[in-house]
Amino acid sequence: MGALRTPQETWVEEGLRALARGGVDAVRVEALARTLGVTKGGFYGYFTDRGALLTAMLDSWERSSVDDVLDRIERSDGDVLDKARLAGQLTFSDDGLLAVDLAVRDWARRDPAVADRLRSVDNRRMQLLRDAIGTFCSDPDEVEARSLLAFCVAIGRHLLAADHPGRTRDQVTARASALLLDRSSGGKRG
Amino acid sequence: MGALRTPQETWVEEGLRALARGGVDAVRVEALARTLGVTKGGFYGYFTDRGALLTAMLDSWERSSVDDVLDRIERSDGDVLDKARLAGQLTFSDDGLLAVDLAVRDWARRDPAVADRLRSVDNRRMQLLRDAIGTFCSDPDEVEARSLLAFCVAIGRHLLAADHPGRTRDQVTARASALLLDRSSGGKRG
DNA sequence: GGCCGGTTATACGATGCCGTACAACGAGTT
DNA sequence: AACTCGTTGTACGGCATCGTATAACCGGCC
Repeated sequence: MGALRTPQETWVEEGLRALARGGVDAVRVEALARTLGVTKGGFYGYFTDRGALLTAMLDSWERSSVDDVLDRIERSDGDVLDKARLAGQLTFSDDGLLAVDLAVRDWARRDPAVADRLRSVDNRRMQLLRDAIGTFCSDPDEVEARSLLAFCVAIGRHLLAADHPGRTRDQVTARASALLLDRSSGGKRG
Repeated sequence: MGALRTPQETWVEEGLRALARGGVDAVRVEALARTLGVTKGGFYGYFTDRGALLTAMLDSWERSSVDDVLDRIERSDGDVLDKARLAGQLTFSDDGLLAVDLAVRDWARRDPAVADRLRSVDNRRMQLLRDAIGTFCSDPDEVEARSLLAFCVAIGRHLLAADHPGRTRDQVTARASALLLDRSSGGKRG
């Protein structure tokens, strides 16, 4: 039998790159083929159509941005707070993962199926935050509010276009994280 | 002289609706014409090309989402904090404005020109928050951090897909706002 | 009524994309 | 060396869009 020259994963990876760069609408079969240096000839051997590629891309994204991260978290040592911080770093520091995440988030606003998948992903991430913040804050409503805030900065810091005169965005974010995640910064103790 | 049947603003408005619904890539001349019940015949009398429409849309957006809002703020009474809250409501409660805002934000990630315009808009909004938070918090770094957090929830609450068991997103957001904007919730007093 | 000028419809060529059909290829097998 | 069968290239028809050119239209004016 003939060799498998450009396997399914290659299409998925390139698809995710295109998604990150230009949103869902930039994921075009023929365009991907061009950047891969092939024609779309083989594509329809793996995928019934463009939609099938998009689903495969979501599968791959969910695996690498949640499952893989959770695995690494579990094998790390440190308290729950450290784990939450590590999770944030792992999923929102990698430029590739971050860009895909933002693109998926935008995509989800227009596609209910994508919204569902994102919801399950976000729920798992949110639980990490609740566990972490719950260690030093006993009011469940405040835990929820702080978790929401933490999640919103994690994403929002990359969407906000405002400047911080005399400071870097990272500095401001660090201070914001401290307000939310440090035992010393308020919140009823548990 | 002949009457002006579908004026420039009509194209811009419909363009913004398309932007809100499907992102920049959904703003197509012929598609807009169809939903307007005309052909693209007249379009190229007002705009040199699709790009010109996009710029006109940004102009209109900047006016209605910042200038108009700031005007209404100035004419309102209440302290600086009330004004900031009102600004948030005005720009992020209207479904139309909100959807356009999110779409522009995504668009800005790929188009430097759009990013520049968004930056000037976000800077003006951010200053409202600084002024408000500065009334009860004297540490400039913390003012900046809280302002960032407030801005991030304002946007992020519409991007997060997570659930809040036993609560609504609005309830959690309200609690989060209280954490950030109430004098009583920490922060060095000014 | 008939002209005028701006607005709009229609028609066009070009481009890019989708999904299909089929032929060419080539690695492994016999 | 010939065969096989999955992988790939090529070609096709269809569709949507862009921007242009040109003709039809129509309200206002003489």
